[in-house]
Amino acid sequence: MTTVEEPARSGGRLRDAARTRAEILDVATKEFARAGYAGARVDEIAARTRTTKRMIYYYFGGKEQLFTAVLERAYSVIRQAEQELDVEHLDPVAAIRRLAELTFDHHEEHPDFIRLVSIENIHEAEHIAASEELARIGSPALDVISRILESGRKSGLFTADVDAVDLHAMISSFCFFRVANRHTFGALFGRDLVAADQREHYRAMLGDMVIAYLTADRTAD
Amino acid sequence: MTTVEEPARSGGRLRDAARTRAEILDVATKEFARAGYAGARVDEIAARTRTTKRMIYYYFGGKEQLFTAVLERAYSVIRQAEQELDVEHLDPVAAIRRLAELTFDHHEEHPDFIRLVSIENIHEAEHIAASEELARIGSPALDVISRILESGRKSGLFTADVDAVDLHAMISSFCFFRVANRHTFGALFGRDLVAADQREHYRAMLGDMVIAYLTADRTAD
DNA sequence: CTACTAACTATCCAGTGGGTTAATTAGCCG
DNA sequence: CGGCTAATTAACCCACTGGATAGTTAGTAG
Repeated sequence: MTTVEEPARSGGRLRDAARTRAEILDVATKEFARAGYAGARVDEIAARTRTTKRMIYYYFGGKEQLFTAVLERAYSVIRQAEQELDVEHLDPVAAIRRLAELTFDHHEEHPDFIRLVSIENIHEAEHIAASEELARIGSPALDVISRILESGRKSGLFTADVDAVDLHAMISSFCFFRVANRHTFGALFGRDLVAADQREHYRAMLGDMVIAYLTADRTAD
Repeated sequence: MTTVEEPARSGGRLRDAARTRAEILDVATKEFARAGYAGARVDEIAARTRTTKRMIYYYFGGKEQLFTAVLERAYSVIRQAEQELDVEHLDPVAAIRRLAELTFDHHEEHPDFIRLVSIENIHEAEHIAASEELARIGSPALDVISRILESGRKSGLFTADVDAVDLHAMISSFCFFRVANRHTFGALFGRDLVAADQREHYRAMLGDMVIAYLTADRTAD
């Protein structure tokens, strides 16, 4: 996320389209994540920017397209992180655990992204569907998972019959729920799923779960 | 106005406070689940009801309290379902699998409830926190899980060191994600997590995952 | 039957919110 | 330096929205 925090136009040009655009996106990301799509206010986004509301319409066209642009940028960040995955030099068990941990870390570090995804699901992914950019790209992580799974299955370590997409769903669900539902879960069960001192506990739990699933002894069935 | 416009208020009296209240809650549940808290319109809720907008303020006080009432009723439904859990006559492994499957089924059958929970998390569970009713009650399922875990650990079948709350989180995360994130997941990865012909696949996957985690051979660590 | 109250209807209102019109200026190119 | 355009600003618009006011009627207790 290319955060713009220039101290009030000092140094740079007064009129910088790229900077203005980026600043609007930064503020809009926070505002949409905070209040939801309908709850976010274009006026409020403009007010927190060094520009005016008219600029939002000038650059993005409207609230809907602004939200789509926010989503596109948010997804591009995780796509990029996934492209830097480097776990294939490890043995399959260690590689999967490492991958799960990286997913875990990424979710923890980007709560705004998780909120945006929740919001987009409330709207039935209509903005993703309308975005060529988002509809096109898949997930680099899937290729990595595929290769690890294949190698693990070949060596006889992995017994589970899953494909990369399903395993990705399994890993994501745990990471996503922990961050996305921490408020209702905390309020109802009195346990903070993202408490700092429980971080390692849940990180290990995720890895244990995925490895146990993949390597379970299925001859006993 | 003698011309009858309505099918004359099914059955009962014309003025029925309980029926009117319930009808408002029904419609409000759908509307909030559909559009989010800020996106839902009090006018729209009223219009879909046989009563008027004024009645919403008469019975609930305002939009915020209406949403809280919607949440309270939604949670009371799952609380009730959990109270009917009857799995403790099974052996621990079968009991946990059955419990996971019931959770799986409940999530699938109540997509509106899942949406409301997502929405409430966007608002950081402020309505739950403000509701005595919701803050008070826990989850009957937790007691059931506790007892199964204890019996499974005593008999040496379960090796994992988890408590009921964490196991509940693990099971819920899979079930919740599958329903809540089906739109973005489907749009990005081209896989419908709630496709009817994949239902048994994911149901089994959940059970396998939880059992594998609980019974994994931990001597090899 | 009467009177009283809970249940209900009709209508209005002030603030808000997404979007727009039109005028202004910085920066660059020749 | 003059002129052109992208970037920017200020002010306005009006449909909508949560909420409020005030008046009306069904049901019932006595």
